[in-house]
Amino acid sequence: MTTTARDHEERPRAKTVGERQRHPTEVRRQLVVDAARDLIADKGLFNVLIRDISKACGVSPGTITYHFKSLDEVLMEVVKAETADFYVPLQESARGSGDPTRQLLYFLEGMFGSDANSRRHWLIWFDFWSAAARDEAYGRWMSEHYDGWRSALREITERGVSEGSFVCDDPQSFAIETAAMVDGLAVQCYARGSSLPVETSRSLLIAFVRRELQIR
Amino acid sequence: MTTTARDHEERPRAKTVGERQRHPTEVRRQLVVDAARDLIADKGLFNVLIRDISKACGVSPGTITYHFKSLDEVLMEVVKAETADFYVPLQESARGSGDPTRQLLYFLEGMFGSDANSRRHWLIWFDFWSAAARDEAYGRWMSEHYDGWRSALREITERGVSEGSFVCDDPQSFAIETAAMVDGLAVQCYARGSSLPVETSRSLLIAFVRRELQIR
Amino acid sequence: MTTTARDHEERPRAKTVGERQRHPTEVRRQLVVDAARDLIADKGLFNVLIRDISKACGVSPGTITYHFKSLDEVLMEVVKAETADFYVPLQESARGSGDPTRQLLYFLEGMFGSDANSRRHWLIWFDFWSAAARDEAYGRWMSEHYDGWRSALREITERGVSEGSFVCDDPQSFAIETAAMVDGLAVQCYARGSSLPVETSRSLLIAFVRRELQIR
Amino acid sequence: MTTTARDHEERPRAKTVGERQRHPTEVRRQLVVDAARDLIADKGLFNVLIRDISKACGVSPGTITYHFKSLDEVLMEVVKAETADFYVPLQESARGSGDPTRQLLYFLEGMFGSDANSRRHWLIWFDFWSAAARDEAYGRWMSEHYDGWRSALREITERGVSEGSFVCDDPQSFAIETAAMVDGLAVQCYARGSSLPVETSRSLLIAFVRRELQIR
DNA sequence: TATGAATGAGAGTTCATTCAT
DNA sequence: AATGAATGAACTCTCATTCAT
Repeated sequence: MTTTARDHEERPRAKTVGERQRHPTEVRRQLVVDAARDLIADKGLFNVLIRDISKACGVSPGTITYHFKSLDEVLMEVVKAETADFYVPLQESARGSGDPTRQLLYFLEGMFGSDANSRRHWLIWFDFWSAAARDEAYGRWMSEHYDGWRSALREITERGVSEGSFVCDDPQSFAIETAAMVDGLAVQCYARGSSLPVETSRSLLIAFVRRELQIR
Repeated sequence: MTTTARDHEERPRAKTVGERQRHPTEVRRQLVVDAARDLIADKGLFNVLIRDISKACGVSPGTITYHFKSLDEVLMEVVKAETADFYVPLQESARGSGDPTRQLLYFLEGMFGSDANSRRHWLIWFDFWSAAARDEAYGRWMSEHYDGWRSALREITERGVSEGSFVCDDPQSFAIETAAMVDGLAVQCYARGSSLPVETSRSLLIAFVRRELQIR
Repeated sequence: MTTTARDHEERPRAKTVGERQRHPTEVRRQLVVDAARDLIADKGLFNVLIRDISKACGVSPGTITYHFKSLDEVLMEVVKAETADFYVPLQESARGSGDPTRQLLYFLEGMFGSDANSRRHWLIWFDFWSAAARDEAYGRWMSEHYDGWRSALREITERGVSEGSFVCDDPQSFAIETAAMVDGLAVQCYARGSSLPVETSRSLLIAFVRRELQIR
Repeated sequence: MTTTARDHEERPRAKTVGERQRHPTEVRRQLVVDAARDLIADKGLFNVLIRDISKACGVSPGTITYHFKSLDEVLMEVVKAETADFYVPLQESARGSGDPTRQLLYFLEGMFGSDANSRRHWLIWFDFWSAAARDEAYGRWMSEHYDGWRSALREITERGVSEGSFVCDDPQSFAIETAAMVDGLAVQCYARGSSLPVETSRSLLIAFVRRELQIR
């Protein structure tokens, strides 16, 4: 009799009563995006509700729309954050001066982790492909991302060739193929109930790169 | 040609007005699935409404739910139909007796068409990955599909090796990598606003296979 | 893939194929009403679907509406049939010449059976009260029924008094009270999960009547 | 007084236009239940729509489902409120110390009012019997209610006996019979188009109780 | 007489968004 | 900055009824 529809599912996470935290917009936005990231990996980019996010943050729904124009804006921010976290390290390596073999292989291996982080990344990524196929904004962002990602692969390859670590006639094609191999292997090993172990994908990817670049 | 405002409304496909077409369930289901296929490619697997489908078929919404348990059932049938249409040809070639080189390359080239059909296939496929990542039913279906698809690639490869057309130490790994290459290249070239032409993807795929199998 | 929404729940009862029985309207109506009776007891007067009834009869939904103006007509017929079956015996006894004590007590005991029939009767009856409270047609029918039922009780009482079996100053009031006692006890013992046994209700009713009519 | 066609439309209860009334959940729930009570008496427990209720409250449909899990929850709350309002007074009298004769007769007379309140009560009650016959939740609630109601009758009777106001061998049976007489008489006098006046029912009930308890 | 595909109004419910507090 | 009650359009799904066969 004293239950209401509103607390139907889960009660708001217990918290010291009255601890109505206030934060400047940039801080609050960051907290929201972080909370939303796990939710999206869990439920899918377009199955996340404002209420889910607000609950996960321990704030009210109004707080989300106070700091973001709309739910879509939150979602897009999550995709951008996810992209940056994952690919920026390679971009930096590409322009850096470390050992290209070590840097390239280390980066690629890192994409096929068995941890929750890697899994989260790929689940968000699958949604991203789906969104980018039809939505103008996601499409544009994805296009830019892939251009940057292929450039980074091409640049590190060219550096490896010029330093004598790699053998490669066509670094641009190698970049496209490697990006494809990464994504394609992820599809096969991160799917729900996949019969392909993540470790196998990782090994195949590394073997492919070594073969193509003739790394001894 | 005079148009009125009402002409701008979508309406059922032309047909003698009031002619209430009757079909046995299996026929009607097929018509619905066919209509839904184009819609899904256009709007996304989970952005299609029952009303969209019913309009595209020229029937009432009730007709859809009369023949299908739910919208989800329609969607799943579309994915199954799309899978069958695309991959069955290869399964058959794999067990057939034709020239494996010709069959394999012909099949793979066919996956990267510039036509609406190929584009439709891949757009549905991107949604499928996303759905399979979280939904039990889609996940199971996808898992089965990939097992079959890798088997077909492995079998045709083994046949090519035994007939002396291909050179390959590890047909199973080749199958996994090729499936990955196909999917990964599709991601890059079929995205909205992609800077990678479909033709380039096709060439890279064929070059990859020729290189790996040492086809002259 | 070959299942349709339509056979979602249960397949039509197996029957020799092509045994498309044809019946004159009166026969078919009777078959439909009989089948609907059990369903109504089970699911409630206003929770029965045409499809439920048609399935229970082994005919198609169209057959129901071919023989009845509407679902409501079927429902009303069931209530009428149920009434007749239960109360006509008393009406006949009332006007007959048998022993009034035996006839009255026998009849009243019969209303509190532990069998499915009695239970079915009362469940339909509870719905009937609910329907009669607001619906014109049910209200009229119920009013007529109760007039008849009270008359029968009064008449058999008067006959018993004149024959010296009963003592009663006001047979009309006794009739009203007895009808009330019957209905009220049924409410308490036929409810789902009732803590009052049917047998207790029956005994209390009989004791009440014996007391009131000073039956030895 | 000039009326326009639009005036015939039902609309939210008069209130400063646009004044979006805000209430804490418990207050709003109470307002909703109160409004639903009259509607249910009018249209029947299972013929009330969310939209009806929201209109009667002057709120939007979403407000109902914001504060209640479902329509069913509203309905159940109405039944509970109706029960409490009607029977709690007797429960209190039973445990109290007033004159049992006066308290019992006063309470029983109160159940057979000619006012809208009594009528509303019984109409809801008829629906309740029907619902309780098949629905688990209603059945359980009804069972508890009748246990309490019989206990109250038995207790007040026992108190009357011990104080010398009543004569009764078997207060438990008297309680069952009285509850039955109340319900059964209500069926006959509150039905639509009944030929039994409410006053007659009331007199018969009081006469029955006086007779049974030998109240002088 | 019987069928069952087709209809379409209308139901409960969901949920991003608004905005008074 | 934060709240959370209120909104209302839009969704899927139900189902009595119709009617061509």
